[in-house]
Amino acid sequence: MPRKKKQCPDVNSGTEDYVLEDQVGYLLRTAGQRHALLFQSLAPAGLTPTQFSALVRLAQLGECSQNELGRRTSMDVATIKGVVDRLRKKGLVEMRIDPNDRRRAMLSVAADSWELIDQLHEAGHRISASTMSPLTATEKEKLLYLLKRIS
Amino acid sequence: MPRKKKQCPDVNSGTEDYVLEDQVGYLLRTAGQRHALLFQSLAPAGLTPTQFSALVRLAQLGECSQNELGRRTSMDVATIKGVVDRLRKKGLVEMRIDPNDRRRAMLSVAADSWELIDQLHEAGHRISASTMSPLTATEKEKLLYLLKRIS
DNA sequence: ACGGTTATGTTAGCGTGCTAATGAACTGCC
DNA sequence: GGCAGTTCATTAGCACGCTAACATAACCGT
Repeated sequence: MPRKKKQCPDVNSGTEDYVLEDQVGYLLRTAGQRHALLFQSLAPAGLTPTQFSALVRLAQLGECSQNELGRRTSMDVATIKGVVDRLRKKGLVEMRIDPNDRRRAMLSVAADSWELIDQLHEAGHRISASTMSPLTATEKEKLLYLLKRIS
Repeated sequence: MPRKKKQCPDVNSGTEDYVLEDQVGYLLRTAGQRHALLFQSLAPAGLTPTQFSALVRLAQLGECSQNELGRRTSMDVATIKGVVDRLRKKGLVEMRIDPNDRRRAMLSVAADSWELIDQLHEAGHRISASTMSPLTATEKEKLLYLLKRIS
């Protein structure tokens, strides 16, 4: 027999009726919204969070293919394409065809954009800090730890 | 004088170079991705997370305007419109004009869809459970608590 | 009663994020 | 050498999520 409809909200064992704002998915979304807002006001060059991630990762890797950059930033092939396109349009990323594999689009940070990378790192720290500003140092650690576990 | 470029990665005081996968924003995104995947495989009626939220909330409220439903589910006026449109197209939500305020579109769960709501609550619990399955009970509590604080 | 403010909903436009289908290029195995 | 399978990139289509601009309707103070 399937679960009964609630008769009296409190009697219902531990099943306590569904409260939307207590669900991980909902909270991940709302926390993400707040973070996006902070990001927008603190990120240099009008970079979006994903553009930021892609650029920082590319700077770290030096040079890599579009698909690999996607994998290293948890982005879909279709998503990373759009992100890279916009970064190229802004002149922050350059592309050349890999002579050893003519399918591959090798990407790199534009020569005159390395200066921006340092700013990104600093801005990134500020953004993370303000996103987690309601928390104590221990709580920040704990949050990152828990998020990694469910990622 | 601005911060120096790193010379030796370890000497650099506490500033420890920017590690993308240790940033809240990045982790919120990747955790959200994993959750979305689980959601997709466990949600009834092909509902997306936002459609799910809107429908559950509407069921809870009984009847309310589109804008209010948006506010109560942390969705933009533009976003909630699209979500409601799709729920209406699926026949799960009905709309009527408020006779007392001809701007307002009063929404309600379609009469024959109340059966679905119970399924949604159960599915919701399963989805939250599997998203947080890597965590212990205490950790789950803690994660929800911390996410609420930064939302 | 009127004129400014505020609230509701719509639209257009941009940027993620996914699936699925396609074509082109490489790799391996026989 | 050649075929099969894999990998890389692109495209189309759908669904959020935001801003900005707009039109309509209600409200409020004078």
